[in-house]
Amino acid sequence: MWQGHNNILANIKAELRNIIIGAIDKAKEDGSLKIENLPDFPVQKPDQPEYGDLSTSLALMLAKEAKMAPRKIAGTIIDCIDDNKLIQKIEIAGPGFINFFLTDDWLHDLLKTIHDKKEKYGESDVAKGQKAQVEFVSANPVGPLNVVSARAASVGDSIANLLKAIGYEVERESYINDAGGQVNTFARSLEARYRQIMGDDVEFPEDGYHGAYIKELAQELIDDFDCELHQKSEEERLGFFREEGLQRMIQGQKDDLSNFRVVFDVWASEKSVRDSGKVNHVIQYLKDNGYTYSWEGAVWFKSTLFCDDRDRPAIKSNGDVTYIVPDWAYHLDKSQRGFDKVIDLWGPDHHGYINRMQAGMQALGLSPEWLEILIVQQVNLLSKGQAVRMSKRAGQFVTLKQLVDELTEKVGHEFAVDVARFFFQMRSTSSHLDFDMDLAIQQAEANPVFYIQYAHARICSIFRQAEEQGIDRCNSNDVNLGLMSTLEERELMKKLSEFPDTIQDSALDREPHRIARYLQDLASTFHSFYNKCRVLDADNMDMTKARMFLVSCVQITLKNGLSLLGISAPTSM
RNA sequence: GUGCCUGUAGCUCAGAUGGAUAGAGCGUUAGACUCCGGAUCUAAAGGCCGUCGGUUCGAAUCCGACCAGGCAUACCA
Repeated sequence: MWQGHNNILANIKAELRNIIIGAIDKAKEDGSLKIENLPDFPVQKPDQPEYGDLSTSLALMLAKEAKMAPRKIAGTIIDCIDDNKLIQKIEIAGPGFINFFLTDDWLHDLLKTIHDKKEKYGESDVAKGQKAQVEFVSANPVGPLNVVSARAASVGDSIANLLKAIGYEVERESYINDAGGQVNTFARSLEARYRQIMGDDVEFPEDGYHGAYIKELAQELIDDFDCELHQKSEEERLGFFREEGLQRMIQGQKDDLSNFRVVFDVWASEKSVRDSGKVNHVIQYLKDNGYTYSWEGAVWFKSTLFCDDRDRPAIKSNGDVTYIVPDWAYHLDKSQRGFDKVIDLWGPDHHGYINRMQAGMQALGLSPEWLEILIVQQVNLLSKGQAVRMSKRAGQFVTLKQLVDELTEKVGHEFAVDVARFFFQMRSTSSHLDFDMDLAIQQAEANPVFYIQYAHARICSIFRQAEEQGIDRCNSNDVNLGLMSTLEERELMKKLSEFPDTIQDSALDREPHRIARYLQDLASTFHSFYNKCRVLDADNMDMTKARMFLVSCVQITLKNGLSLLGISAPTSM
């Protein structure tokens, strides 16, 4: 089974399921229930505490086959359940739900487990021994990273964290599109700005990159390489701008990302893929296997043989390969590096390329499941309520750096990154996102991340107070957890128990926003508890110790969850 | 035209495998602790879950057809 031994909730569900199956068998034997086979039935947390700790709709599912009323089936099942230490009380409710009220032992086991596991609480070994790679923020290096990349960076980094938490060995990689026509356009744009700064009356190329950053970069290069630039021919200079300019843009992207707490293990380069001969190898392989044909001066790949709705050009009529070919070569290289699973995060504008990518992978002999391509949905740029078409060419965009800088002015650098990352990770990756810089800054202080962080800081504060009063933290042997029986205390413990499942679901579905959601829930449950139950009470040291134990488990879980999202857990705010 | 994403409270969004009275934040209204941090808590108001069919004991969830918004759409990357 995939439940780790530290997933108490999963264990308790499995145990309850076995008890129910045992009861069904017994009912079948004595003839009180007539069914052939047992369907896969849910054992889940009901949405109201008064419906118990766990619940099943099994009786409803069996009604048809057993030809009995669901409530009657429920009664039959309950009659066949032997006394056991797990269950305190069972009720039949509504149309035939069986609601289980459990004794609190499992909640106490849970707290001890959290306390033991500390920063490992929530992790599992579902994917133990497997290697995964996450490729994200694969942007053109001809401009600074924008807010679209900021979203991708947040999401990709967290997906990598989540995969690691379920046992994968994970590598983060970014692919630089430092080859192809755009790179020449970039160089020509720099050259034009260079000459303009030098006083030449040259026109800026219409298809060039109009953003102000090109002008700044040209000036920077003039400052650093003035004399050398003069001596070069125009052709030499273009080559220089291409090399040096790209290097600086790429370095800028790396700096922006590391400021955003996103660090890649590998930066792969399209140019080196092209230079390596792997591209020719791929073309040759496709030709040799009869996957290509010539038509109208171009070489076409028969992607319709696989999963595409039309064939795709692989070599243009001018002799250059289309951009997909180095991408195939690049992914073939990934497979040779021994990854069991490769996940690519793409923007929605590349959606149409998924099929031809996968078709190529299949032609190259890779299984369709090996490469998983996720679309991180679009970010619509808004300015003063009006949609702005983002365009690198036109210089119309908001950069990652701008976002972090402006948030830093408002809330400081540490919180700026927290606010931005949470902002992007609150929503599912499939939802379209309207981004308004002014609004984002204005609402920075209202960001829900502070609600979560406040819960953590509050707990830290309790422990500071305790220390001042000379109350020690204690281990599980000296504490009577059974003292905690109020609704708020039990709800808080139950919420803590959901963390491992949340990580697993979130990781397997590649949806980090569920962690964000969970943390808001947990913080909310904690704040309610805090307002109802006083932790430090000099007149009741046993209760104080029990609640301190609980609260430290909340602290651990909050911190682990925030860390998955790349967000800090401040001890004070 | 075709493919994909989206449509849930005034706004921004959650609702895995179908389950009980569809949730949260913001906003609105009314309240709370002379005591652990008020960046908190409690409560109220607010809904044809885009529309119409289908499957099911049961549908926001699955299927089909529509409607609306967005993105992509054969040799840019």
